[in-house]
Amino acid sequence: MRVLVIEDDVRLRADVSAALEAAGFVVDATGDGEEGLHLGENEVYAAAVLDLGLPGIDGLAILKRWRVAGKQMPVLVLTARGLWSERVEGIDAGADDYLPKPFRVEELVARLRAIIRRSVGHASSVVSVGETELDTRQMKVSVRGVPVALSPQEYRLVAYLMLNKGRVVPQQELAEHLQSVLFQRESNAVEVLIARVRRKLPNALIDTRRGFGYLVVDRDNSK
Amino acid sequence: MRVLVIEDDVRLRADVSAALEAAGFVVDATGDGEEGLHLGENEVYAAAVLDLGLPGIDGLAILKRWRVAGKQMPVLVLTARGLWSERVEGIDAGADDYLPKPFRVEELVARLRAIIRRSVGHASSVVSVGETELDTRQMKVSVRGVPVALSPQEYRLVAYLMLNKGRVVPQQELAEHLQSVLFQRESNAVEVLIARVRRKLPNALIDTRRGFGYLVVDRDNSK
DNA sequence: GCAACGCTGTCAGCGTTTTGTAATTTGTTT
DNA sequence: AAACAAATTACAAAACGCTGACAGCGTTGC
Repeated sequence: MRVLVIEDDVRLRADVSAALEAAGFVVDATGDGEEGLHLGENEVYAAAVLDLGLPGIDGLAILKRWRVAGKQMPVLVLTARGLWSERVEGIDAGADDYLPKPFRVEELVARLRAIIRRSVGHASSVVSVGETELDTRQMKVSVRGVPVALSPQEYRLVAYLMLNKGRVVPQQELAEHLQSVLFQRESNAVEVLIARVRRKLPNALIDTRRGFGYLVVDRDNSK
Repeated sequence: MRVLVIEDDVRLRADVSAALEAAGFVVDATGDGEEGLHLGENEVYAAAVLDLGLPGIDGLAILKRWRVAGKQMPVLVLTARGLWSERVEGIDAGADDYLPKPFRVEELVARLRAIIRRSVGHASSVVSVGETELDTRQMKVSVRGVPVALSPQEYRLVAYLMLNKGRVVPQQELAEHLQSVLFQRESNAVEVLIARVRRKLPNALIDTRRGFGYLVVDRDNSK
């Protein structure tokens, strides 16, 4: 996990870097605001520690420019004084947390961990098979980037199969997961559903294993 | 936006609740740790405010049990003055931020907003989707820079959806984050609200996922 | 105090979409 | 060829979401 530290005080920078490295982070540290700005814009970090009291350049300006540049990484801001207004300003500028000086490095580490933990967990939830893509967050299925309109049942079917790609799913199991009142009696509802889905999606997507169930082939190539 | 407040001091609890309600939140407040624990485990909140100095039960224990139960909502911990160790402990236990007493309620509100934003993946207080812009700090929604007059309920709806952009929000969840009375029974209040909002904002903003809920599409363009 | 107004939830009607069933066809296995 | 599984088609009932009208309620202004 790589983190960026921008802090002009040599001593403090060394302490912080040491603590972070001890905590298992890979640290890039600089005392120069310009350099820090540049690094944050062009490199990829899991998080950044930013001192507001930099000589020459305003720390908040750095933060804002990162955000404008589309950088999303969480930023922990270090404030010199306990100025309430400054803190709120920082948070509104896009800081994820701030820490008033003086502080204990253990606390900095704990806080940094906290904001990193927050920033992940928003991993994109997409599963793709061939040209078909499933986004569970948006509950959307698209082929070659073109969204496909699916009914609720159809979506559930596709989602379940794709999330279980590479495995043969028995009809019975499918029916059960479509949480309808249909899964008890003898019915061809699932078959009908499969047909409807195939009409809307690439036929090759869903494979029939006669006598066993259905299968979405997992020939996922990288990406 | 529904939040949970656990604080045994009656006066403080009242103040905090009032401030949060003034800020547009729907507040569940309790002074009883057990009840708070239970609420946090079983209800859905956008965030929680948790006092560590509770009589009877340890606040950190509550937090840990929430995390064990898989609850992800951001938690703002209130600590007695100057107990650093306590703070670090709290953060390691899964707190997202802490606020030392005494504090100004304005700061509590600002911090709570910050951790909520962070928890849904946005750093700044402004969220924009297409031509529509939401400023949670000013509680203002504007289209192409032109402010749109929304009723409180309408604002809450838009805010919640936009803060959760890119994710399908079930009607049920939506109702729970709006206001008390309506989320109990079978009602089409949410649908009515949606219609009213659509009349005031670009129709394309809110997408209906029939059978599942509503969605604000996250086709994030720069910014 | 009274009238006007805005907010919010309920309700009923409407049009559309969805969905299971049944009937029929296609395809595969033995 | 018979037997069976699966695919397809057509259909009608049910589910769902949208809308306009309306009533209760609290607030504001005169």
